[in-house]
Amino acid sequence: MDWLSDYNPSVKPVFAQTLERWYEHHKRDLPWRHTNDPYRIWLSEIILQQTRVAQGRPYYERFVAAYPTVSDMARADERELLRLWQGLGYYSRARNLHQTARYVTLQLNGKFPETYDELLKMKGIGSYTAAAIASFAFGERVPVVDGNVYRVLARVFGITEDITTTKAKKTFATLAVELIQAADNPATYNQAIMEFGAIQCTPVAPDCLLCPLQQQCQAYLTGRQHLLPVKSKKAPVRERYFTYIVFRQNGKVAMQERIARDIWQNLYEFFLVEDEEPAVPLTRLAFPDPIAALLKKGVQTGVPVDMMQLLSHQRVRAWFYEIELPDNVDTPLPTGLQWYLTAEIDELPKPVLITNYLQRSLG
DNA sequence: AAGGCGGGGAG
DNA sequence: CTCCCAGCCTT
Repeated sequence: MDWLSDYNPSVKPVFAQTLERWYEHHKRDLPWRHTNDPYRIWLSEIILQQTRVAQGRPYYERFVAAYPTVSDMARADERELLRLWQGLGYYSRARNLHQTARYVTLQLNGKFPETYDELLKMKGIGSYTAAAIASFAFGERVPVVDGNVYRVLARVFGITEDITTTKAKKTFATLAVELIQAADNPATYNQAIMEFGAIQCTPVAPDCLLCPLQQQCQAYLTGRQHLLPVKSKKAPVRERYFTYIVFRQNGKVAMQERIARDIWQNLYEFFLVEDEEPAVPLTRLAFPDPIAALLKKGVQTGVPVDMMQLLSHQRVRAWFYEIELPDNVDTPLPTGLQWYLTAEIDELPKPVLITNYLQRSLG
């Protein structure tokens, strides 16, 4: 192991109980803390993957209202589920949610897996989520290791390994298994260490002055809180340039589903041409024949709308051209593209970029 | 082992 | 601006 310095091994036996005690006094009142239903715990954990509590909470409330049980979710239409998920990002979570709900309902008689190993086999459930459900719903003594845990352990124990490496993940996982053994209650301890990371041992400006582990924390004792955990640089942001053609006729709009393994898979958008260069004029873009024909029959209304959407690893710049087709002209659409009424568009799952455009364009 | 996948809030 | 959030899947 790569330690910042020799840590005080006496912290290990008191670590878990110190956090459990801290938790009893500082825990937030969150809706998923009032249930032992593995379905609801699972739902909350999927929603909270890479997502802050404040952002995920309203989604959790809406999902529980729409699908009170796993069989309700299994019966749902996937498009409807994606529409509920709209705006939360990482949409594969929603697709996996539906797939696992169906599996549990149809193959497991509606009974959720009850152990870490069995939970791990479900689509969308990895080591973190399996540990969370196994401990919260079934009391299994398995540690959660999420972003909060990496931060808290790196600081308290002065671990300087790069947390993006496999070797470091193993280091933290091993330490986490050791620490949870001393917990009074594995579920409380897991909640406690994450809550502690979220509101006390925060990424920026941790509240070290009021920290119960202050005198045991290697990072604090050496003034290195802001340097831990060590996390190597991410890939640079990719620039992408989209030109959307918004065909309109008789109050309907032509939209299509994104099929490719790419951002926004299974969400809906307008006809799209992507280019390597920004702001390519319509006249210089290559269109398939059916689209070229439509462009010839229609008239451009207004000026192109220019919008930007920031993702974690991409910056999408999009130009929207509105083409109005005459009411009486027959307009066969190419495969995939379909006409939708405004009310129908509202029901479609869409990227925030598209929702923002519709908001601005239709009001 | 590395890359891809959203969107938003905080500093 | 930068960071990162109750991570997981695919290659």
